[in-house]
Amino acid sequence: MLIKIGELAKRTGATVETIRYYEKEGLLPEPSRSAGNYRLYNDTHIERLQFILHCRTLDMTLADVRVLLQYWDEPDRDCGNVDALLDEHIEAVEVRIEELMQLKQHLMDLRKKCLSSAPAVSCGILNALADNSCHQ
Amino acid sequence: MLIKIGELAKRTGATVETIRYYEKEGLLPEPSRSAGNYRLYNDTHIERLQFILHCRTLDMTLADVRVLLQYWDEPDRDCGNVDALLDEHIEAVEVRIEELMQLKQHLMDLRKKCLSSAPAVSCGILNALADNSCHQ
DNA sequence: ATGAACCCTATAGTGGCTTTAGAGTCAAGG
DNA sequence: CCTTGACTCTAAAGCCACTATAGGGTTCAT
Repeated sequence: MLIKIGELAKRTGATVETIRYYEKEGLLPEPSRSAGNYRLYNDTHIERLQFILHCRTLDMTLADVRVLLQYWDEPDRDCGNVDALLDEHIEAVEVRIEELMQLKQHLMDLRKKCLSSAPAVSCGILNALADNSCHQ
Repeated sequence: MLIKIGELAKRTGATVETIRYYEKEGLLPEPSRSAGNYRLYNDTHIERLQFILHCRTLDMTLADVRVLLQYWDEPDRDCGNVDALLDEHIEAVEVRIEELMQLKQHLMDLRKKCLSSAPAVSCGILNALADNSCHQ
């Protein structure tokens, strides 16, 4: 059951360009080719691409994915580092959420300073942004 | 009170390279130069850079900052769009927080599947990532 | 034979910097 | 006066993870 790149894209939700990009980056192995030089993918390609995309929906970098794919390729290795990679990633996400929540609060405080249209010179938002005492 | 780029960097927390980048992008006006061709900044540069950096800590894009700087430069304009820009930005931050919280939950669910070292082939994390039924 | 839908490669562009290479400036110490 | 080291300069390339563009080839139905 060999499929062309468009079909692979449709089944996995990736774009054709992204699939070719992953191949160029060595994340996906080069598939066989048809007589007309079209890429022909089999089930292992589909699974591997799905694995990559799943990692990407979890916001992992391609470097992270590369590490995980090593385990995929060498199933006898001890998977201890997989835990560690995930732990680090969870912590990074937590930190980012914390940052964004503070950010949102700052933005909402700022937003309150301008309740109606006014010349920019007297706009509370612009003045607050300019005020270096409230910076940081 | 003219200062060189390194001093400006120290006072604002930006890097020297970022300052030169903002100048190239037209966010900071070209400063005067010393006899030895060093950039010499005055107080208006310091304030303007602080404004930009403050916007950046609020995760605004440079395009957003450019819009806000127009109001800075033309203080007589009605500031109604400043409100709108901020509202949009707050919503974008909210959406991102929501996404990241779901992401964190997914990652924590995944993390639970691997409690101890094991060969990768039987690692619950890797298997879960490979499982397309749990994808999306 | 023609057109539409698909596929190919190679290259450049995105944002917001960061890094590198190679050179010039300036003040202090020997 | 010379050297050293810290600082500065420009121009260009690199980073990430794609996305877009240009210019062409393949396949299949009509």
